[in-house]
Amino acid sequence: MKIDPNSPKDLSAQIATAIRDAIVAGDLIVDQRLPSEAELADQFDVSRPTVREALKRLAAQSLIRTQRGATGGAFVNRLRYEEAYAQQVTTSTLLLSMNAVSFDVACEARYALERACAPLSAQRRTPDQLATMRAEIHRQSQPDLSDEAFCASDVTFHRALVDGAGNKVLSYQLAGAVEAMQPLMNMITFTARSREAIVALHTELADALTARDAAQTDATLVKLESYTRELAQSVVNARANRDREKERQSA
Amino acid sequence: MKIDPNSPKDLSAQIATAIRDAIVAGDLIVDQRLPSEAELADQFDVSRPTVREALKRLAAQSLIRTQRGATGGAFVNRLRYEEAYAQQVTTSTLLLSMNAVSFDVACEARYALERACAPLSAQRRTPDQLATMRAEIHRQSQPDLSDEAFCASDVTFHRALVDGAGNKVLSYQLAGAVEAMQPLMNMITFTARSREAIVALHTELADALTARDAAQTDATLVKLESYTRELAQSVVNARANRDREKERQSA
DNA sequence: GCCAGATTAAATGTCAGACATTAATATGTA
DNA sequence: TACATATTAATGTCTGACATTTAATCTGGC
Repeated sequence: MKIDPNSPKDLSAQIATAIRDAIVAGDLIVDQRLPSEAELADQFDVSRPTVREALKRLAAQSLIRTQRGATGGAFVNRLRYEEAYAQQVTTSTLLLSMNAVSFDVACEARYALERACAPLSAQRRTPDQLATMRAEIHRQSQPDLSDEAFCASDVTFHRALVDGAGNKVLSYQLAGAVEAMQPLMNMITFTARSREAIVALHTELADALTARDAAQTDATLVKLESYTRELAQSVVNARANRDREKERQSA
Repeated sequence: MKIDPNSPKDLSAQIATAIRDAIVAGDLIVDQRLPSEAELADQFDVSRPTVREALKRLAAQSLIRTQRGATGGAFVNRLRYEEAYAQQVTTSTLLLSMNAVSFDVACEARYALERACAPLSAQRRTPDQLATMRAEIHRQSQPDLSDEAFCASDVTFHRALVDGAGNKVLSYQLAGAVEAMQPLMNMITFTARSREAIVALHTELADALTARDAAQTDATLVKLESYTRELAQSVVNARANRDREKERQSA
């Protein structure tokens, strides 16, 4: 592993890339200990702070973990689903919020993905997952539930649906997408009168999955998508009307 | 933004989290300049190297970018699709390679996702995207193509299919999943005799998309999935036979 | 007055060395 | 043997300095 001191890039970035490549290529395997910071500094011919900056970069991506003490050091980290999932949610959330992604585009993507695992869910959903869905539907029916709690419950419900496919890779990909959309969804589900309809559609989904009816599950997801988009549209319209009203008053 | 010096966590991790939260919450907006390292060190009551480690963590996630010189500093970065995509590929690739994900599970997830955008692709694919697919099919037919180049072409082909859906969010999610599977796919497509069948199925896909035939596109994807899984199975069997043979010889 | 070049200032990038803290291990004693 | 203590090797943190980059500013000549 070599770095170029004359490159325009930071030394710490180069070192981080070199180590990351070694991990991806399998030259460094899970739980293997990296050389100590002092040794790495020697090897790359840089100072210890520079090495540390590189290691922090890798730690930020959960590629390594560090341990203090006599037998401590930096170890190649086994990337777990939860860590990867948390990172994906952060990244996706920021991606959506920073790029003026329209609600329609995000919504379409979300339901396309969710429909992708509907057939598998209809086949494989466990009683546990059905119970989770029923419990969340019940919670969503409580009139005194706060908007935030309703949205969180919505995420849990759809997460159970996705997990029903019994495919961890699918769950990982989908859960990130669904959760990343929550901030956008919040803007529209914060209209209390829509809850009743959503609960009805969720019940329809749970029923379809209980009956292992893939076609019905898919059809209900389509209904849920179009209802969500209608709601969003009405929120946009209401906002536009309000703005027009204000303008008239100020004129 | 405050940090706790007595927390078991690193100071740099705490500072990174505090700043990340501020970005996610929208307290720091895109292109806004953060205080200089010296000022941050003062604010958080830590030394400059500690602040730098925190900033490197954020830089590793593309949340900030730094610029040297008089008007330089750390700026909140607009997360672009390419950056988010690159990170997702790295994360997903490592997740698959480090968690003993079976080929079947990964394959199922991949094709479930790809089928999710097939109907949209059939509707919206552009002539450009069709041309890309035809060009890749042509490349894949060249007998002297290296295995690596064939796999890369395969990724480009499926990427075009996914992009055909005309939904950037969907492309972002899917492209990561498809590319992350490449190392696993490589193991099986490195059997030259399978190329002909794959090219035929790719042609069928391109034809179906040209005809805007969603059902046919889906059906062909199903065929491609089962063919891929058959191939994988045969590779596994061949390997088992070879191992048995070796064992018999050594016994 | 205006432009080109030199100067300056402010920021990040890097280095060296020191001390603090942690945790496993070795050691010594009841 | 069991427990308390010392050792040690690693990361975590601090201080202070210098190098480098870049934009803004100043200066001199036309």
